[in-house]
Amino acid sequence: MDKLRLAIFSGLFQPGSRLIESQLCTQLGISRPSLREALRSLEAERLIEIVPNRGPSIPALTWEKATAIYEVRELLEVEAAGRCASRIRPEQVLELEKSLSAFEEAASSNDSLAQVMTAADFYSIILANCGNPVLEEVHRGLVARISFFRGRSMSLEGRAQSSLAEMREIFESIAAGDEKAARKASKKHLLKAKAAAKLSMDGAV
Amino acid sequence: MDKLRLAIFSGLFQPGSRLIESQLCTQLGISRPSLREALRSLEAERLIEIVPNRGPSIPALTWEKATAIYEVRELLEVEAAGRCASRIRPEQVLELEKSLSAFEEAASSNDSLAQVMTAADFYSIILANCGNPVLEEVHRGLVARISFFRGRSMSLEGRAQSSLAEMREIFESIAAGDEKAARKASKKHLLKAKAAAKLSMDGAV
DNA sequence: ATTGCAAGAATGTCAGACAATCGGTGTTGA
DNA sequence: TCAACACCGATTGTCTGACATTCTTGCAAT
Repeated sequence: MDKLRLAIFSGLFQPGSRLIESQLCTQLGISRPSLREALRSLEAERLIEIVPNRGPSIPALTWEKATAIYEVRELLEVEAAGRCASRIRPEQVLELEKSLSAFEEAASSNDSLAQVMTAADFYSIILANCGNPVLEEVHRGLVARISFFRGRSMSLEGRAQSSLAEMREIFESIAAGDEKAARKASKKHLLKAKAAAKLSMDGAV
Repeated sequence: MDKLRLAIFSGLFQPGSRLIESQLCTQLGISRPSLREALRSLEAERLIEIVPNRGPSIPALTWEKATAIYEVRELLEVEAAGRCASRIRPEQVLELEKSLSAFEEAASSNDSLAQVMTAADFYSIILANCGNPVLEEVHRGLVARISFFRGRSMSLEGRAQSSLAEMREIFESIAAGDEKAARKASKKHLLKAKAAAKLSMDGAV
């Protein structure tokens, strides 16, 4: 399942393309029952679609659907940032700071994969410290579904740098324990991230 | 899968109890591979837990975890009520009204199952008309995970009646297109529902 | 009473098979 | 020539049966 998930994240499969069970079996070196279990899990996570008698396929993510995901993500992430700010502790500030400098380093490079990874790390620290594991869990599921966009929008000219500035603002607010500012900064960041995703999508069509 | 889901919803399995694959197979009249696919789906929905080499079991829902779910649910449901209010159309008002009177009828009976069902119907209309399918989908997943409580809290003395009053308030706000009032009413309703769930849980231990 | 071990139970995984269904292809008829 | 239809390959849905691995439980020995 992890191999499949990774393959989907890295964009190995074309959106809309069908996944042939027998092919995947030989590629992964596992049997069909095992594969189908994994596919059912991924289906429940909405990473793939399974239509009866047609089998699994990578769902084509329309911008409309992506917008819906971004909206819910905003709801959750803003809440998490706010909660995190109001319950932050020194060691977590350090952790966030460390993660932020990791992203800073990545942002100055051209390795968009490293950028996405380190940025995701930054968010996950916030989500992990918001005090609500369900919030974290649902958020992770949503982000996974739009992972398709993340690499591409991060590749946009200057996106990594402005992302860094926005994330620093979030960090400052949280470190200061300012819940309201954290919410605001988080909201702003998401708005820009969404706009960047839209740009990257329009540019690619 | 649907049969299993229904069985879980109706509380057929004791929380914490293990589900033996071979038993379920004979009970459901299906083979192990098919059953395991279904179990993987339910695991991804967090309706069951599968620990390696120990197999599937019904997760014991602590109040702490339930609180986390209720908090996220509030976030989503309040948002949905607000959105629904600001984009409501006459035919949906009718639909809501019809659903509300169905609940009214159930509330005056002693059939707590019918109460839960009709109430769920009312919410799902709101969620379906909030304009964001992802919001609806995530919400449904969360509600499923606390279905355990819903029947019991609805059985509390007078809970159905006060629930009816709160739902009517939500309905009025939405029908009036008053987004702010809808959010407020929805929040209030959830707060009370949560308190009732807590009561029913404490009373049962 | 505690520890170690062995038998049983349950899971994880596989191979192989077969029916049901879908999609495309070739044929037939208007 | 084009459309409707029948056919066939490909693929999925499902089953049976099997076997290794791991966990649990009961028993025996210290």
